[in-house]
Amino acid sequence: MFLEPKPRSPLYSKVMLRVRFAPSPTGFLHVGSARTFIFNWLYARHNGGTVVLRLDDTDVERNTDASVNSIFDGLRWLDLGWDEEYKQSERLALHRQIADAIFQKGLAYRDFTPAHTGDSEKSGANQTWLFNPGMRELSRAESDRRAAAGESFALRFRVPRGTGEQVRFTDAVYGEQIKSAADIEDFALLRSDGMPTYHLASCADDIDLRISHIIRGQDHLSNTYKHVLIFEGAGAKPPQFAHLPLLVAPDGSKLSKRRHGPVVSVTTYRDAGFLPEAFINFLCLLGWSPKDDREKMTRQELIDAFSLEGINRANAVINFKENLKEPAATLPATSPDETFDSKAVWLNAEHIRGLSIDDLSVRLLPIVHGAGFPIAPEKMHAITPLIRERIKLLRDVLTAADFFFVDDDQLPPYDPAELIPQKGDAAMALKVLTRAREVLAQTEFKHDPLDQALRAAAQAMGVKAGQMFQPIRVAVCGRKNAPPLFETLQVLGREITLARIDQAIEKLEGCASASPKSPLSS
RNA sequence: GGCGCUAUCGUCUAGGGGUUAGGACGGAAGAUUCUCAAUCUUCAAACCCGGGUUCGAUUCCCGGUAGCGCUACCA
Repeated sequence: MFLEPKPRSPLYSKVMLRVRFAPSPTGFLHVGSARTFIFNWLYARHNGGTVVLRLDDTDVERNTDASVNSIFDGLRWLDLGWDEEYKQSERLALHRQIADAIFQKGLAYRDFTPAHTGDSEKSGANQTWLFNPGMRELSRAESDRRAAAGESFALRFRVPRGTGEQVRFTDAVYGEQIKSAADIEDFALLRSDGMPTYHLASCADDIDLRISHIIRGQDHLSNTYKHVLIFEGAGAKPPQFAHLPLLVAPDGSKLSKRRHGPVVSVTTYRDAGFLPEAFINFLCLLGWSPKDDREKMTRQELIDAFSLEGINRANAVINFKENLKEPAATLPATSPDETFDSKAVWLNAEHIRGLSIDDLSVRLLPIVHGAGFPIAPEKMHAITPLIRERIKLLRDVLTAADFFFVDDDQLPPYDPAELIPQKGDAAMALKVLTRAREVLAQTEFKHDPLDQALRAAAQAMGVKAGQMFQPIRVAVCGRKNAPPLFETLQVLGREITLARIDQAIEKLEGCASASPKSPLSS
């Protein structure tokens, strides 16, 4: 409809398109990683490919189970699924095998220089570092002798040093990329404890898993030259690369749990009441565009529209407010809409409005139950249409429909002055409520009869309809801003309505005796 | 420091040698309504700077600036 269907040649379907999402379990699943996963997933689904999930857990020092759980929690919530799953730590033999193959070809060498502590970035990073002196030139015999003697070493890639030597690849997003080999250092393949580095493990697995397209964050763009070297060194054809612009904080800095707090964690969005489809929709619009003016898109529309050509090259700001830094645990309690990017919230509201009553009420129920209100599904179903256009996040149900959940006498306290209608006074409020009580005692609790009876009563008393409705609204809802009155009364039922009007009348009488002056008595 | 990537309203973006530079969120004002919300209308708001190419650059090229990334036996 919006885009021409993608032509599929018979040949095309034979191409094994395989993408991978390879998070390292060293922190929580953050929004940037989620977006990378989503883009990979969309690309695969658009083209009929396979999605591989691979835990890049070679950094034993920093891996945590909590992180693994966070990643799976977040991915499961997204509800997109994946086709194959691997753990990098279980594939060490493969990594070493490929490292050895590269070494045997003479494309890597042992570096016996003791590991230097990475902390001293000052001294080292200011100079152009290419390789540790002496190690590159070590003869194979000498190298073997020292290794056999038990000397520990790192294995380094022997980056070509011929003049004019270049490494190149074509990025699907950033285009032709060329770098002089003279600017690439002899990076490590194996650490001195024999463990593979990220570069080696990642490429070895990509080769073995036959990954055809690597779609990942732009922070890897410069690393890609090394990866091309590894692929070629291992005798494999490098896959197609596509680097994604980074998601950054409002101040332009990279997203960090420490600096920006829970707003960067995917589960925060889940807990705040985002719909996964809305969250996905939002993330897709950061750094990618369907090139038409669509904003709200369903999962299927995203699949149909997605292409690497639509990806932007500049970093995208995720415009959250940096107001909630410390307490991750208390966030849902405070959870102001204003914490999140306004477009994310708006999109969520759009998606909520697009849900059927059945669907929305089923999603709302656990939240209401979780807050300690044992509401029956049928009742939730009746309440849902009254709040569907009034909530932006699912959790808003707790504030938007609170008066439906509590018992008749458990309404949160409100100021009796709220009961006084526009251009009226306490006496009018009292009069109106008293009359309303009589009318409501004998009117059928359905929208139309309630509407007619209350309007008629207002007219008979010579007050405006609004002056009659407002006191009733405050009496039953406990506040001025609430869903439409008649629908609300219908769901609440006669018993609770009358009880709450009685309570309101009591409040008013209490006030009247306290302040005897009532200027308007008519 | 070295190498690289990027630059359109506050934010996400469309566009592209000649346009009133389009849309969306957010903001402001108004309409509607029993309040709120939703909806509708209107308004404010942008091509980083300097050169060049050109009849004409926001668009192409170069430089500057700024931001970001990489520069680890982290990923």
